[in-house]
Amino acid sequence: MDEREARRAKLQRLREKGVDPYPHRFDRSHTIAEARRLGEEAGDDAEPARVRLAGRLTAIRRMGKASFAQLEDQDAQIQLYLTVDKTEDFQSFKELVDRGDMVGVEGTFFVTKTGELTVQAERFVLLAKALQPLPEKYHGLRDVETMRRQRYLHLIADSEARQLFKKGSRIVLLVRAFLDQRGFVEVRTPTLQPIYGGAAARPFRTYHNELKRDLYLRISPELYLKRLIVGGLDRVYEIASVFRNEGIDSHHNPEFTLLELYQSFADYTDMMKLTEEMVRFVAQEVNGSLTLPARSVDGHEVEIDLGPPWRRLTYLDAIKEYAGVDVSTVATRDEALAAAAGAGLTVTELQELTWEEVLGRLFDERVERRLVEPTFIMDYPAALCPLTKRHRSDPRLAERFEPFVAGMELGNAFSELSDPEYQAAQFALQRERAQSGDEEAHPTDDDYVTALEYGLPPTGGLGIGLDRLVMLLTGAASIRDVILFPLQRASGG
RNA sequence: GGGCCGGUAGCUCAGUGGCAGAGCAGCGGACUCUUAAUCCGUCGGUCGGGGGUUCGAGUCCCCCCCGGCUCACCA
Repeated sequence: MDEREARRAKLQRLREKGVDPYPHRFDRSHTIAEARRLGEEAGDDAEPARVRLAGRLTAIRRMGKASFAQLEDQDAQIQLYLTVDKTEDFQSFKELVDRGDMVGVEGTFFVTKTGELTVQAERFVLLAKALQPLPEKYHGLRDVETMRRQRYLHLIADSEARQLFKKGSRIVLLVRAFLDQRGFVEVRTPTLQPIYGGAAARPFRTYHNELKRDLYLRISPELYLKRLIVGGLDRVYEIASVFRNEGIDSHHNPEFTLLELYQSFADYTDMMKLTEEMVRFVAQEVNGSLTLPARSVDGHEVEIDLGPPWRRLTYLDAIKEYAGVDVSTVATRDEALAAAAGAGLTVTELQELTWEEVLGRLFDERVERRLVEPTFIMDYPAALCPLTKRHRSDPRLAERFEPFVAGMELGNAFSELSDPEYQAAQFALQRERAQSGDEEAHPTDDDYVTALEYGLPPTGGLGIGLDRLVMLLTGAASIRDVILFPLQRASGG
């Protein structure tokens, strides 16, 4: 008999007996973790404590007139003992309850002769009859595709997965606590935007029927948050779901969670300090440690120290150090191409790129993955940074930095461009790039320029990819391991 | 998009041209201290989909779908 049919038949028999297999509530007295503490403290001598527990049955070991079972809730599990002479309606348990069912039990503690804390169940109640069989009890669920498509099944079958996602939640909570301590105000800005902006990315497009207009899912909350700084909110942040219409790989999901914060009267050096301190605080609280195991580019196990200060390295010095190309002397596209060839890149593929793009390729190919120790790469070519102030001592550069840890880009920050006329000129340049086919050029936002005309104070801005921060602090190898429901293709077959 | 690897029972996996298998789960039976319970018996298949080669295809060939890794693209 097919297992699903067997479970449906049991469900039918339960209903015929007048049992509600999907009741409305259950009063539990303790979580299983609390109950374990209670039972362990009580010892043998005390009056046995009575508990009412609820969870899922993850294993049942049936004997003729007695059964052991494992009851598991979010954080812990405990053994149950049911017997024909002490458990009410033992026969129903024996015949109609399956592994995977949600149940509530009431009983008292005892310790088995092998020393395991166990609840002698006097009563049990079905809380939800499971009609689907569970993954194999010993090997669990191994199929990565099923884990992601049916995350509920992954969470049922793997308590470590539950703990990992709880840890991700706690990391976000700690980020909020850190920013709250420093006077940042959490705000919500539009997800549906008439003009998208704040990053170089292609958007998802949608349509509002009543307004008869196109809207975009945001690629960033940046321009709205800076409007709030103009409005006099000194320190604001948003933990935003953002959407970028681009490829999927181990570090990119089309929908991800971006922390953006803006601090009045600050610049990018303040943002570096804030980044260091925020990561230090969160790591210490969530891991109890500032060190992380990681793998260097040549495959060695290394230990990363997240403690401040992080290394500070300019973009050009990074290329000099890791790619062996002194680009401070490279002023033209041809010289950049020659430098790239010298570093071993294939020049034919680079023919159509600008010199900034050639540098970018050099950086991506030769530098990024080697940035294992926490490092701020700072002072990017100005042409890549249309929302950033020029560098105070070198107009070819912009005051922008990106933090890298374990070869992974964690975010993006800058001294925010506040000159409205210069910003308008930057938008004009972006329009030219869009007309020449750059699908990631920033669209012009005239109202944003108007906001700047009212006066944006000196402002430091920081964006942190929270999914990547969670990856870093949990050791996850793929962003799809820290996003509960990552985007998947329609299942084939 | 390219390369490599994978998709076989509910789950975990064997099966490299000749009868589609094992363990777990399920079902029936025995069993009141088990914990990957044990013992006896038993059911269970669109071998990812389609086409081809062959007397014969899970296995070989072609196309397609899904996933993983990787390279490219992309912040």
